[in-house]
Amino acid sequence: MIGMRGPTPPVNAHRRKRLPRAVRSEQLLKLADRLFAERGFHGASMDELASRAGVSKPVIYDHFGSKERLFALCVRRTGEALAEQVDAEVRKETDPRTRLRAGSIAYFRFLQGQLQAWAVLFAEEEARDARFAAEAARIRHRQSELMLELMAETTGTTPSHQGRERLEAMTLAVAGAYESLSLWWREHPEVPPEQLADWLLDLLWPGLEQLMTQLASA
Amino acid sequence: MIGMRGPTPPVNAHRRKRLPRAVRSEQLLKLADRLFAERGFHGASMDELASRAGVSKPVIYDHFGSKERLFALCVRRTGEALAEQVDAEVRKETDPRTRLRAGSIAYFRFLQGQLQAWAVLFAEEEARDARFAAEAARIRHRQSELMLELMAETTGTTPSHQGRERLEAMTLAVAGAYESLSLWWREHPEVPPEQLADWLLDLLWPGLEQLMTQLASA
Amino acid sequence: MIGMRGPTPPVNAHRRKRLPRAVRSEQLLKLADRLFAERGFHGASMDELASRAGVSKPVIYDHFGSKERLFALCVRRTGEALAEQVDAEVRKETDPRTRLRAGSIAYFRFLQGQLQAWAVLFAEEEARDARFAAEAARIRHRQSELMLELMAETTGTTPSHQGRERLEAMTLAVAGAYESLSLWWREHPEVPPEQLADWLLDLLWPGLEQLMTQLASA
Amino acid sequence: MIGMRGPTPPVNAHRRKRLPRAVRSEQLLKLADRLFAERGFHGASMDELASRAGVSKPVIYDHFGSKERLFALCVRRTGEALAEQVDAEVRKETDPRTRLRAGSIAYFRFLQGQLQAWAVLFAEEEARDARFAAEAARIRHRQSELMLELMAETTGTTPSHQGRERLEAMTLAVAGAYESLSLWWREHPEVPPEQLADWLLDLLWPGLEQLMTQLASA
DNA sequence: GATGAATGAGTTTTCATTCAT
DNA sequence: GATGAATGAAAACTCATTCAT
Repeated sequence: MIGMRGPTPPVNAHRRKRLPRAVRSEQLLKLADRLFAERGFHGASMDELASRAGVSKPVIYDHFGSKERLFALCVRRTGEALAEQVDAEVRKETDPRTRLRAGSIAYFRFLQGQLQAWAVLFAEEEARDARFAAEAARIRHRQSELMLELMAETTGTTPSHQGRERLEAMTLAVAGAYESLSLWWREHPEVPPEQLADWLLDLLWPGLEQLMTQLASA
Repeated sequence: MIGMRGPTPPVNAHRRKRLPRAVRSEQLLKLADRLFAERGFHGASMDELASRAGVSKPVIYDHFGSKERLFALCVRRTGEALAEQVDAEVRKETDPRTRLRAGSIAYFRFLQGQLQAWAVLFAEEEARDARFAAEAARIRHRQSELMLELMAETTGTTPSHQGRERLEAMTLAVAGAYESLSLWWREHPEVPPEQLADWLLDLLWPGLEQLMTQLASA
Repeated sequence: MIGMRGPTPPVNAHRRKRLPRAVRSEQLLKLADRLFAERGFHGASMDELASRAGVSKPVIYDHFGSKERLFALCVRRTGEALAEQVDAEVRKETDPRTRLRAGSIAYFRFLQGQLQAWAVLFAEEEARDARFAAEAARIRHRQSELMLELMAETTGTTPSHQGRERLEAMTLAVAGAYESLSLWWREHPEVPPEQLADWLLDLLWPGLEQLMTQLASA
Repeated sequence: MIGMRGPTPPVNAHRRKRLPRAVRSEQLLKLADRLFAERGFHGASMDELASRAGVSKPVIYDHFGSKERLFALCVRRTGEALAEQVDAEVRKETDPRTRLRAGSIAYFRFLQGQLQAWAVLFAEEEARDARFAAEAARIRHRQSELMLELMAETTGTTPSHQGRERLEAMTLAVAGAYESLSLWWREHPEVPPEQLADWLLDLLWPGLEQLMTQLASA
């Protein structure tokens, strides 16, 4: 008789809302996005998420299994949304420089619209936890690959093995420049996305163009 | 067999030296640097630091007051060492491009020599905790300022207010490119610092040079 | 990919049969037997049982009321099946020693055929939870009573009160020997039931026979 | 600043007792013995142990690492104490039957003196958790080995391989008889240890003696 | 000047059980 | 007659931090 966990009849039965699973999932993901953005992975607690969502913790665990998986999901979702948006805009153009510009604008517009998620991605929070590393790297690499692809399309060549290594390094460096500029942007929100894009293009395009030429002829 | 952390008979009890305060501080800071680098801020525990140092925790608290302050100290120290080294090398040159190259090489050499500390600075770990943000930003800004200074010296002009804003943004973007490339480097340690420096110069110099010209004439 | 227990579209939704209550009960009991045997009382979860049975948890609660009652039912059923089988074989014989031998063989054969249930009965798992004690004792006592009965039949006498106490203790001891040997058997499954029976008879019969004589004459 | 764990100055500073590590360990072990005996492994909570001991949980974790290890320690300690006591008494005698009797009495006396611990060993509680299996088996096997040893000494022979297998099985069966009788004893505490020992000897000795003869001559 | 012993407050996670549909 | 959604309670374990010696 000892140690039985008792029935514990629900107390606030009056305000319990029953949402369809998918809807609840979506709601939780959005709230989690925001919470992680605010507090970082370690600072965020499942308790707080539950209370913000107005549900009990088991609901969350039923949906996502663990804090870590929830976090990974948030990050991946955001990363993918970003990539899609950038990709879509890029595909609309043909001229290399114009494409990069379009992509850049899309990038900053996305951040603008998703302030919270943005933080999750690569803000100053502990977003770069070991567990997050994989996802963060995914995103950066995705951007990097997108650029590589564009370059290949543009130059119509595939770089040599050696050139490939350099190219990878450079595109990652470029991705880093974008991230870092994003952080600066947070404190200068009055600057429009187009401005940021143009600045970066002026900074990076000369070098990139030359790089493409070099590698194409190599 | 019974105790978890053992009856704690300090292993080197026989040779436990009563170190002068400054020496002990230095020893602790070095160990902390390493520990944070290995485990990240959250992963590192004061218990482990104490045991690695062979002292009891109160000693650490006596020296640094709190984990957070200890962490901040570590980060700041490393950042300053980096800046100093870069600065020193830069000052040896006069030609702008050569200066940037010298600074870049110094930067990567520093990282190479301080693998651990490097991680503390901006690696994939949770180094970017909210609490760390300030320090991380400090470092980036310091780099950025160094660049601004160089540019000013080089062009012999002070940019307009507007130009100043853009310049700041750009130098931060550049700093981001360096950081990001550093992460890539971790997986390609065979690439020599000079190579990295040259790659980055090829990528960034054209844009930077143009930028300087523009702003100088503005 | 999102949900932990999936959107729970019952896999065999197409063929979910509305089973008559008794059939469903039986099905659930069998699955529960197996589950408890595999995981022990604490390790088994109602969730898993429900999912193995392809029904929702309320169905189970409707049938059995609580985990505890379900467990008790499982144990009792197995215990009764065992007793019946042993009893049946014993009744086929007349000579005391032969009867014991027949019962013993039946006992081990039952275990052999019900590996899972056996574990539920008195294996090394947590089967002996406080809540289980009653049932476990029931089984042991049932065996013990069976033996007492046999002895009475055999000697044709009813022992004195004092003798009765001793007899009870002894038959329980014997039951313990059987259980313990069963555990050993798990690691030596190649030994046939008859062998086990003979070994035990050689060990116990001399003492038992003498005991019967003593008590009969007392 | 968010998420700091704050100092939390001790509240009941007035009644905090500081015990030397070894003393605290011993105290905790004793309380744990009792608690596990009362509630079983699953039923016992570290919280309750802590509150019974008048310390906070971290103290316990500092000493034993985990609930499981604490449990294992309790069980092993008790098992070893039992074995020692039995062994000591046995060694005082030379005649085989007398030795067994002496050991049996020691066995029941130990149980009598350690009611709590006894339950931990093999009572009806969930003592036979998978995690406990190893320890329980250890104890039973230790008893079994002790018997084997005695028999070898007595008969002056080493049984054949085949005989060895049978012997092992039989000694385990005997151990089971002891355990089971112990449980019965709980409800008949008025019966003296000597009585129990004599009953068991009458039951088992004839078979055991014969077994020894057989195996010795084999 | 340093230590061993201790603590309060949280954290993630799991489960039996039940309501609303 | 059955289900999906939800819950309250608690359990094990960790950590930065500090007092008493």
